[in-house]
Amino acid sequence: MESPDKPDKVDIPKKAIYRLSIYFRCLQKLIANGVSTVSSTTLARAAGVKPAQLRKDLAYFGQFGTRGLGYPVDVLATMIRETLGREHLQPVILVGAGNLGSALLRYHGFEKEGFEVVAAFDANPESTRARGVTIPVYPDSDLETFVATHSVKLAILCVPVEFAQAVVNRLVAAGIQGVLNFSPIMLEVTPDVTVNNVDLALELEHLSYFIR
Amino acid sequence: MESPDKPDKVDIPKKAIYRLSIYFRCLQKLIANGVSTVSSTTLARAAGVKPAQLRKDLAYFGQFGTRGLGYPVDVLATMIRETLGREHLQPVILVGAGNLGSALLRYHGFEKEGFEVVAAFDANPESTRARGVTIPVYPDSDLETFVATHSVKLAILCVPVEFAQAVVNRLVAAGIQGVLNFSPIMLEVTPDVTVNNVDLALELEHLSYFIR
DNA sequence: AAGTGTGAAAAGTTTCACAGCG
DNA sequence: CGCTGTGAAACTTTTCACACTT
Repeated sequence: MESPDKPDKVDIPKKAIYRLSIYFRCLQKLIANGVSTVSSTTLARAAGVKPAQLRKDLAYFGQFGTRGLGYPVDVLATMIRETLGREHLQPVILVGAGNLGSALLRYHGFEKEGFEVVAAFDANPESTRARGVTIPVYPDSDLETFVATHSVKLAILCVPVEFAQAVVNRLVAAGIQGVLNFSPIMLEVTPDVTVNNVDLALELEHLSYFIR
Repeated sequence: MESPDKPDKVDIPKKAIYRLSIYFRCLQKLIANGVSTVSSTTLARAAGVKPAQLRKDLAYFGQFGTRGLGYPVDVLATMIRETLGREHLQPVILVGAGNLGSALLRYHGFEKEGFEVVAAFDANPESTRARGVTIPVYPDSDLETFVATHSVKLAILCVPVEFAQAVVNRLVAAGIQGVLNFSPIMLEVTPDVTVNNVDLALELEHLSYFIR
């Protein structure tokens, strides 16, 4: 179960990585407000976590704070940006421009956070062209060539569940390293590829348990 | 940190509840295929978990299996449906029909899984009416009355981040008990309300860390 | 023989509490 | 004195391994 090839950034809890993104957002807000120093207590409250957890999370990556004072906002923001690999604009492709896929294409929430959805692919590209989608939609046979020539590493997968595994296999073969999967299925990929599942119906169902 | 008012279904890991939904999907597929019995090994593989975990998860709710044989598919499906409170169609409202909100309204993925999006609310209902949305969109001032008269308990929240906390306060006051929140903010709610965050940009950012 | 149910061990994560620095 | 950095404790969740049932 080891990955001897990957010089693993080990020992860092996966959940801490998620929280890093949250901290980053809070820091951007602080920067916008001209705040230059922040204590773990303040930043933790903004992020919705406990101060000790914030300090521990940051400590995984080095020492950034000044005792008695707090953290310099800019240093922390830079550290997180570098850690998350967000120094440069990341190109992303979207595969499957059906209901949800084309919905996400019209929604430009990814762009706002520094990701560029550079192209979409669909078995039937014409069907979406009409409906107000401005990002180019190509036939899905062009996928491999595009990924290779544009060295895209991230893909958003919105194809119907029955095609999801087949499509992800093609994506992985083409060189995609991270997949944001909206299909309700556990995709099987090689260990060097990361899959993140977003299952909207499942989230609702989960809520359903907690209401009485 | 206790909630003495809530006769808590305690001791059951939250993550186990998520997995219950996954198991349920797999069971539905088995039912469709006419399979009547399934072993923990088989079902676990379909769900992408380890057999021992599946057995432990099911054991939180009772004993359903027959040793040497496996689990009866129908009994298990019924148990999960009841546990998740999915015996009846759940009405859901969507608040904030902007880019993402109207995208989700056109996407009918929730309906397929047994949730009915009965209405949407927006500060500017007309703007969405045009764009192929069939679910009725009302002015957001009608929210309280609608929730009360239709006894809706679940809401999907897609308003811009700066309004999210204010809107969720209104929702909670109106009687909403579960919120699927798409705004990148940690909402503060009373402990009897459950909030589930879906943060699409954060998921992409998280992937970004794992690609080299 | 096949496969569940489960206590106990292991692994992973969060919280505490306090020493130590500025 | 205030606030970070961190080892150790507490807690949660997963995995193991095997007794037990059909």
